[in-house]
Amino acid sequence: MPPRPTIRPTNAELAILAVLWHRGPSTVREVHEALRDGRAESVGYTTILKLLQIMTEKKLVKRDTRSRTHVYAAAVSEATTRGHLLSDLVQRAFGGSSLALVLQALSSTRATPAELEQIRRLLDERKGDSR
Amino acid sequence: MPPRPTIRPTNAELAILAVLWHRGPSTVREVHEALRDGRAESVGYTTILKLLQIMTEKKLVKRDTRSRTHVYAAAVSEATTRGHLLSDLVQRAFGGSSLALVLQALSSTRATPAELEQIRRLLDERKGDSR
DNA sequence: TGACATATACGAAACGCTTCGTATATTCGG
DNA sequence: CCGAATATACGAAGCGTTTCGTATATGTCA
Repeated sequence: MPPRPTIRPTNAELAILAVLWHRGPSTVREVHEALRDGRAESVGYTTILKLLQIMTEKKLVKRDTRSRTHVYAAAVSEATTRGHLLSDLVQRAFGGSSLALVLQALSSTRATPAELEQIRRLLDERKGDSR
Repeated sequence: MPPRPTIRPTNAELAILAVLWHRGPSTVREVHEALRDGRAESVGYTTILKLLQIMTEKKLVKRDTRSRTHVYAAAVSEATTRGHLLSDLVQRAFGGSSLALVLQALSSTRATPAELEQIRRLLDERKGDSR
């Protein structure tokens, strides 16, 4: 089967996916309330519903319709989604060079020593794999 | 003076900026031809013109109208633009954690040993700065 | 000079995203 | 059983992006 075209959720979709990743399968109401918490301005209930319906068509989420109140679950993982968004940005703005992106991210970020150490550890792991 | 709102060029705008960053100040025709090279499908001349006009309004480019044939130059640097796009993505998809982005980029990328070494060097430089 | 090439300006269509109002169906409390 | 509450479905407006057609001005050359 052909691999799915690049997963590139829009802004609103990402916000919803974040909720689903964090909470697990949720109803429209639950997503709506989760998004309302914190934000002063939030969108209407039917907006979330509509978005989830569209996301179902796009296969970004799966819908369980067994009960009247449908339950939605993320159909794409956080890691692969982040990977797709990242490689998309690499293509669009970094001339295809992931290295350039990493360097830019490192140089414009305020990382704590602990974080830098964590990166260093990852680097060590990858030291040997040529693949 | 208040800092400009986040610079977040669209796709087409980025392609044009890439040309201006690479070529330096250019006419519409030059940008158009630069974009045509390589790509099988390309857009019309007036499309580029229109985009450059819009980009002028947005202050993404500066326009020199002294001669009849206007000359456009990037008004935003490649580095700061990349920085803005990056921090935007960090906010939208990585919960605000640049570290998470870097880790993801490192783990899903095929970096050569030389590249890994380059990253390591940058890490060393940043080792000491508490700022 | 007159016709042609080349410039910019501008309006508007097409598309995707986001938002919401409204219609309709179902459940539940009394 | 009936009305209020709660669900989903759906159409459509508003906005930004991208695309182009067409109008108009200007320069060029035979």
